[in-house]
Amino acid sequence: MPTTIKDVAKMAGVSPSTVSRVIGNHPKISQATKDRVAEAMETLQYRPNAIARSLANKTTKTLGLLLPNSDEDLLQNPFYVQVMRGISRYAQKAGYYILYSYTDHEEQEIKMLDELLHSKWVDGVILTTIRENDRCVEFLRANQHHFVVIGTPEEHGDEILWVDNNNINAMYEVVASLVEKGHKRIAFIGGPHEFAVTRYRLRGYQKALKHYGIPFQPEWVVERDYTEKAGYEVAKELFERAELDAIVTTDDLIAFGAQKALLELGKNEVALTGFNNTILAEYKTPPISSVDIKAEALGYEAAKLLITNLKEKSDVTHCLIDAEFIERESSCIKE
Amino acid sequence: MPTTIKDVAKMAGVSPSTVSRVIGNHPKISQATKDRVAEAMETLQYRPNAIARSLANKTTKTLGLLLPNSDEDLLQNPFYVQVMRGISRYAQKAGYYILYSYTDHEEQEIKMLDELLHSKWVDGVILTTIRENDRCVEFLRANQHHFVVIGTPEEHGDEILWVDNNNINAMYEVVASLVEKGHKRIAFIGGPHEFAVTRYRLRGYQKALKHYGIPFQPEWVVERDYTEKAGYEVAKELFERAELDAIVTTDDLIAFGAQKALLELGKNEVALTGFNNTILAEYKTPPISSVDIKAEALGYEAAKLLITNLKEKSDVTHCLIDAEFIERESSCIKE
DNA sequence: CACCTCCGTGGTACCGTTTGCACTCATTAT
DNA sequence: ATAATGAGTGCAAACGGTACCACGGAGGTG
Repeated sequence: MPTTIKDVAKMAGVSPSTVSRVIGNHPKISQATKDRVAEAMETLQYRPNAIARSLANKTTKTLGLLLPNSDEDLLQNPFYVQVMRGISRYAQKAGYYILYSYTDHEEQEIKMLDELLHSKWVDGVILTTIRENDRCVEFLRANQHHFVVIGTPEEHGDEILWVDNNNINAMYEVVASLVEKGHKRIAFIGGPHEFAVTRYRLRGYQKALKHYGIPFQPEWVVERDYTEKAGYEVAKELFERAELDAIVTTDDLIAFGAQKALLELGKNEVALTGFNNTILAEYKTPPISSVDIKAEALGYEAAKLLITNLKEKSDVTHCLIDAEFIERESSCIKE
Repeated sequence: MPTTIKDVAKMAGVSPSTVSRVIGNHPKISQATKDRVAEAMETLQYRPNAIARSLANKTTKTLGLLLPNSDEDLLQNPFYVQVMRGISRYAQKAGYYILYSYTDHEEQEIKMLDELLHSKWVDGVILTTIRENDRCVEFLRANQHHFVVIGTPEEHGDEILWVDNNNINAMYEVVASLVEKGHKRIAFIGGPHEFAVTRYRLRGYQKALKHYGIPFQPEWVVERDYTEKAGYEVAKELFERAELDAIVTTDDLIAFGAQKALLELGKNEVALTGFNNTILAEYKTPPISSVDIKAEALGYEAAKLLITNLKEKSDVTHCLIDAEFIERESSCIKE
């Protein structure tokens, strides 16, 4: 029923092979036949069958995208939507399709990967989260599959493809901006230490202090949970121990808690910054400065990196994307 | 290199056809050979090649999903993410894959559909928005493709598959709740009339008034834009004309504007409700009552409806999903 | 005991494209 | 004029499955 390459061939008076060559614009085809075939394709409304093509060249021009199913991630700002948009943008440009799937846990994730890759549905996959000693990564490497990770895989460094937000630079910028405004006694509230982002952001904090010659005070650094409650409690604890100029945090949620604590303590001259630029940050009183992660760029670059490496082994294996520090009232001098 | 059906056949000492039959668990296969084949598949770690299978039976077990690229939609709550989750949940259960693509405008959308259906051979598509006289719908119908729409396609009524939020019921509930609390002079602020949601929500409003025997006042109904500004202006205009008990709106953004107007006018006894249950609604002062649309259920049911109809023509062609009215301070009696 | 049925299986022709190999026919070198 | 070259194209065999058709043999029937 659908028009095939044979129909086109018949109409143009050539063999199917020739039509195929025209499509793949093979060099050695005369302009005359090229035109005849093109015309036939046009009038027959021919569309190559991607499935048949995939079978023949063992490549699907399709990428798999694994998304985490956790509720926290879902509610949190439109991070994943933006990532997906970015991926879609590049993929479309490169003629690739994207197949997505939500998974609940590692086991299901591996099952999905196995299915996707071995049943030959996808040429490569994009992972949007990564744990320590991630079994998915192990699985993918063991089976020599192509993949890219959004996030920094600490164990495998240069051996696998990844793109990430430049957390060190971002937090550096935040702290630098505070110092430039005259703050010196700056505390750091982070999430759990096992999360890579916490560690990287801490490094950015330390780097900035060092650069400005401000001594690092270990007792001003507390790593707890990624929750509002933790932010509130830690902020209160910090002020029992010392007087501070400013507090930087590794997440808006933590900052929200800290803001509440500052309000209760009447410390409205203390500067405060969040991270991830949640919608709510802008609507707090005062609005909280935050770091806007370029999620769409992350997706775009991830797709680009993977697709590039699919075509030919490239020597660029990762990509750091700069975030933007959005300054709001919470980190500006109060009168 | 990869193990094929032939390898399995050889190992089990049967023909490829038999292996194929075992996979598709064809009825007329003896238990003995079934076991032998199963064992061979297990030891060879055999995974059927989905591409080859698709080529042979002209079905890909894959659905296409078209997402709008507009920024407004992106910023607005996690609606689409939830829809995607729901789709993924059902699709996984039914053994289907989902290809997604963002599109900017109708033209690109049609191009994508054409590609997806004619080239990539997806078995059906899910549309997440629908316009009046939607050309995509026309295209799909003209080419006899399977598809489902999220939203109500007014022109084609029963002829096409769709799922939608039950807007009439939802707004009915909102108004009913207000009336039960003693409100009688209830105004309605909506978005543009050409949006189906506006009209449906208006109908719910009217239905509730009628049910409670409250006369409908056309001058208390204003339809303008889906913006905060519009909400603000319309609310002010309404109060120049009449004293009101309550305002219902068709969107949180409108409600935010109206809330600002009420504050300025000092009308804090007037009840106010939003729609779509944006994250911000909860954080306004006072928190704004809103209608929580079950986006994940929409996605789930859309996938279900489409896949069901792919297998065999069913007579259920659409599905209305009830939303949940979340009451907050803004619509409760103020002391 | 010959015949029909039906179960379980193998043979084979596809599904729509790609691609290495071979062939034809001009063109150029000798 | 003849051989060598090479551009342009056709043939046929894959790619990995599926499914129709046919066939051998076991069991039942008259």
